[in-house]
Order: sequence, then structure tokens, then C-alpha cells
Amino acid sequence: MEIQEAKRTFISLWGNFGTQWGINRSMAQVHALLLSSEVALSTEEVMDELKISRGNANMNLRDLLNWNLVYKKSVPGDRKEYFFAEKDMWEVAKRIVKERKRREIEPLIQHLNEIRNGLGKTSDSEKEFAKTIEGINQMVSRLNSLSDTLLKADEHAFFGMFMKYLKK
Amino acid sequence: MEIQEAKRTFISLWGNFGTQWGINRSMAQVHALLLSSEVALSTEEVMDELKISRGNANMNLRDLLNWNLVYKKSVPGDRKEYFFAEKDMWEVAKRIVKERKRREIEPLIQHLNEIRNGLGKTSDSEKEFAKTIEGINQMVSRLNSLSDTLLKADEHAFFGMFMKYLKK
DNA sequence: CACTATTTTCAATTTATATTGAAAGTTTTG
DNA sequence: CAAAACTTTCAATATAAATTGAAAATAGTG
Repeated sequence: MEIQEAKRTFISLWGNFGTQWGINRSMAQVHALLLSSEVALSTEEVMDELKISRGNANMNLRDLLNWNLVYKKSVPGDRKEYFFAEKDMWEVAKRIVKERKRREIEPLIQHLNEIRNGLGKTSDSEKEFAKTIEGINQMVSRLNSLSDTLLKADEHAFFGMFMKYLKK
Repeated sequence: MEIQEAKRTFISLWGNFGTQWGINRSMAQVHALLLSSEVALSTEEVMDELKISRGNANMNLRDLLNWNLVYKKSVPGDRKEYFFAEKDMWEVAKRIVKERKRREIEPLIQHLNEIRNGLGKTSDSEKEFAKTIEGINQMVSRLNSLSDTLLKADEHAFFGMFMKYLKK
């Protein structure tokens, strides 16, 4: 397999994977392109490589900057901005988890609490539904704390701990 | 807040949350409806409650059965099938993780390996790209093993372990 | 086995989401 | 400070994904 073909395969794979997890295809593909590139790329280069519009390229590059998955740099004597990806994938995983927690999980827990608090304690069906919501809330909160641990722990300590746990 | 309103809020919340994670809105809403219900519901009841078509209701109920998040039962003297949700949310989380691993994560690891294996070792750029793919593969594989641990560990042992880890 | 109830399928359609591209905005430079 | 280089915005459009609903298939009943 030729390297350019391998890169294209990877970009397409990462794009599909993204869509399965609620991340838009272009954003995942721009990310994959920058991960594949040894050098920082301009908006135009991203547009050309992926055959996407300027607006799309710009928007997704900006989003990737917000997610802290991509950085900018400028080249002396050149007005354009150049973008390159964070390549430490453990960092990447941590940052994605951190953002999704903040944007999605924590608001969800918030909403579940509100639903729970709005319920009376009179009827059996209210009590029953309150229990269900509590069960969901507990599960989500647990996964949320689990991800906190993931974020705090450094790679080796974390997996070392698991190994130890699995052996005993 | 009236309980019916609380349930509707929950169904809508769970539906939105689903879409953010690549699960279609109807499926998440059918799931939420069954989680909210004390009794098993027929396809018609699901259609009526959520205002969705028969095809949609049927398809999503079948999917939820495949995910092991919902069960069927039959009522003597009634031909219809009735559906009810698994309410142990820790079980629910485990089953979702298990399915997504099987359907999405493991094939991804497979594909990444193929890309890696197809690369030569001649040029620097090939070596560089191989490194990137390896980094991604390692990260994904690590999260995959982490979720294995999650699946194996029972609730209390697992979180007990984290507590201990965080304190020391 | 004919009839009825129920479930499943899938082409057509609708809806939600992503993308485009041209115009407006911003920054840089001579 | 005007012109050029570049970036951002956003209404219009295109595309992908979900949904419908009627027809076909299957299962249950007398």
C-alpha cells in the first residue's frame, strides 16, 4: 500500500468512526489529516486535500482548536495560519473525555437531578419513577467519576493499577 | 411537576443525549419510555406515546432487544408482544459498552492494524506515519482493555478500588 | 387450512444535519 | 490609511439519516 493511499484510508476510517460517536465527519477527517501530516497545514491545504469548502475547513479547524486537539502556528514571512495536531494520543483521549464530560455528561446529571427533585413522594408510581431516575443518575455519575480518575491518572500509574487489580 | 410531564421531560432528555452519542433519537426515546414505564408496553402503546410510526417503533424495539436493553414478554390470551426495559442501570451501561466494543472499537483496532501492516519501512515519512497509527492504536486498545475491566468488575469492587487509589 | 392478528420490510418521503460559497469582517503591510 | 491577504460568518443548499406507511410475511386461532 502506498503511503498516500494509507493516509486516505485512515482519514476515511477516522471520519466514519467519528460519525458513530456523534462527531461530524468533516471534523474527524480534518483531525485525521492533521494527525497524518508531518507538517502544519494551512486552511487551503486542508480544503484541497479533503475537497471541502473554506467555510467547512475553517469551522472545523476552529472547533478542533476549542477541543485542544489542534494547535496553530505562524510561519515568518507568511500571513497564513498553519495547523497541526496534538500527537500524544493519550493526551488526545484525555482532552476528548474532558470536553464531553463538561459539555454533555455534567449537564445531563444536572437535568436528571432537576427531574428527580421535581417529583413528589405521594404515589407509588412517583416513587417508582424516582427510583429509575436515581438509578440512571447513579450510573452516569459513576462513569463520570471514573473518567475523572482517567483524567487525573497518568498513563503508567493508571494501567499499572489495573494490572495489579486484575492479577490479585 | 406532574409525573407525566416529568416522564416526557426525561424521554426528551434521553433522546437528545442519545443523538449526541450516535444513537438515534427514536431508539433512545423508546428506551426512555420503557425505562419510565412500570408495565410492559405493546408496539401500539409505544407508537401512541411517542407519536411514531409502526415501522419506526418496531425497528427500534427490535434493535433494543439486540442490544439486550429491552426484553419481551407475552400476556396469556393476548397475541401481542409486550416490551419492558432492563432497569439495573449498571447492567445497562455494561451492555452498551460491550456492544459498542464489539461493533465499533474492535473493528477499528482491526482496521488500524491493517493500515499499519500495509506500510513499508523505507522512507522517513512512512516510519513517521506508522508511529502515529501505532499511537492511535495503543490509545484505543488501552481504552478497550479499560472497558474490559469495567465489564468484568462488579460495581463495588470496582469503585472501591478507585477510592483506595485516589486516597493514597 | 382459511381467516385474522400481529410483526416485519423497505421504497418513498421527510427531517435533521452538514456543507457551501459569497459577502462581511479582520489583520497585516507598504 | 488604503489595499491586499486572510479569516469568519451565515443564509441558502445539499446530503445523509431517520421516519413513514402500506404491502408482504409470519404467527396464532378456530
